[in-house]
Amino acid sequence: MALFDRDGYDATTVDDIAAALGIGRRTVFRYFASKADIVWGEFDAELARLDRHLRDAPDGEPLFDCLRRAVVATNHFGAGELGELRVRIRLIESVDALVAHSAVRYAEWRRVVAVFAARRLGGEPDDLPAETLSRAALGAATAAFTCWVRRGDDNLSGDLDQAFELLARGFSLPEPPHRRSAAT
Amino acid sequence: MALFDRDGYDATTVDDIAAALGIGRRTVFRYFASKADIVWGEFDAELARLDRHLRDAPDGEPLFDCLRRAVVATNHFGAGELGELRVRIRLIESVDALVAHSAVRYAEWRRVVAVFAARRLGGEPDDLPAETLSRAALGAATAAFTCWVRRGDDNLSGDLDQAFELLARGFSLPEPPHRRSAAT
DNA sequence: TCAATTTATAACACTGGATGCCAAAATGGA
DNA sequence: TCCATTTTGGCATCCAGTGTTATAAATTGA
Repeated sequence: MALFDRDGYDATTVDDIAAALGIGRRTVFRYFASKADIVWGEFDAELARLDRHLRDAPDGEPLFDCLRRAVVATNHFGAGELGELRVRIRLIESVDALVAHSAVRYAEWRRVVAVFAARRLGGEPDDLPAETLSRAALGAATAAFTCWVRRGDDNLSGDLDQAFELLARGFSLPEPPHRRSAAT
Repeated sequence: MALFDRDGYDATTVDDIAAALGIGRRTVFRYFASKADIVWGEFDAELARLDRHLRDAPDGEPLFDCLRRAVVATNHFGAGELGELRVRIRLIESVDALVAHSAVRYAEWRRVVAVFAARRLGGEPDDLPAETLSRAALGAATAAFTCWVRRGDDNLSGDLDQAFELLARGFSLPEPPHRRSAAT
C-alpha cells in the first residue's frame, strides 16, 4: 500500500512489491489472488460482518434502516484507520484497473444484500425486487463513500445515512413538515 | 461475437479474432480499445441517445418516469436484435473479465444520469443526491437486464418499468390503494 | 496521369499480470 | 536425526495491451 500510495498503482509492478517484501514474485500471488486484491485487503471479513449484521436485524426495523445500520457498522473504523480507508477508496475509485476489479467484489456484496432483501420483500434473491434493491443499496453505499472521500471530512456515517434516506424516500424532494430535520 | 459465443470469451484470444477476420492482431486494437470493447459494441452511441432523451424530458414529468422512459427508449431493439443483445448481456454478466470492464463503462452511464439528476434535484452532479440517484438508477437498469436475461422471456421493458417503479416507491410493499400522488 | 502526402495496416519487440510446474527450502513431528 | 508435509520461489509460458516502424493503400494536388 505504501508503494501504491507513493508511486501509483499502475507504476508499481508486482515485482516491485515482491522485492520490497523480500519475497518472490510467485509468493505474492500465493497470498493475493491478484494485484488488485492487495488493495481490497480483508474485504471477505467485512462481507461476513455485513452478513451477520443483516441476519441479526430485528424484523420490525424498516428495510433501509437495517441496511444503513449494517453498512455503517461494518465500516466503523477508528480514527487511525479512516486515513488508510480513504487512501484505499481513493485508489479503488480513481485507478481504472481497480474500478474494474471492484465490480467483481461488489457482486459478492450484492449477493449478501440480495439474500437479506429476499427475506424482507418476499421472493428469491434472484427475483427482480431483491436484485434491484441490492443494486440500489450498493449504489447508495458507494455514493456515500465517493462523496465522503471527495469532500475530505470525517462524516462517513452521515453520508451513508443520507444516501439510504434518499433511497428509502424514493428521492422525493426536500420533504415537507417532518420531525427528522437531520437529512435534507 | 460468433467466436465468443462458440468457444467462450476467455478461450478466444485476440489472435484468434484477428485470424478469423484475416487481419493483423495490431489492427484489431485499432478498432477496439480492448478485447472487452468488442462485446460492448456501440455503447457510446447508446450513451449519446440516453443523454438526448434525458435532455428532452419535460420538466413536469416525475424523475423516475423520465429515467424509465429514457432507458426503455435507448434499449428498444427489434425482435432480431434482442437475441444478439441477450448474448451480449449474458456474456457481460457471466465472464469475470467483462464484469470487471463493465464498471468502467457504467461509470460513463452514471455520469450522464448524474448530470440529469443534478438538474432535477438541485446541486452538482458530484453531490450526494445526484451521485446516489445515478448509482441507484444504474442498479435498477442492470437489475432489470439481469432478470430479463435470466428468465428468457421478451419483456425487457416490463422489467425496466418494475425496477424503476420499485426505486420510485422506495421499495415500499405492494402498495395499498394509491393513485400515484408523486411520492410516498 | 503522376508524384506527394497522408492515413491504414501489420509485423516486431516489449511490458506486465497471471498460471502451471517443479525443485529447493523451511517447518514440524516422531 | 530422519521423514513427511508445507511453503517458497525460480522458470517457462500465455495473453492483453502498447510503442515503434516499415510498408501498402488511399487521398490530394498539380
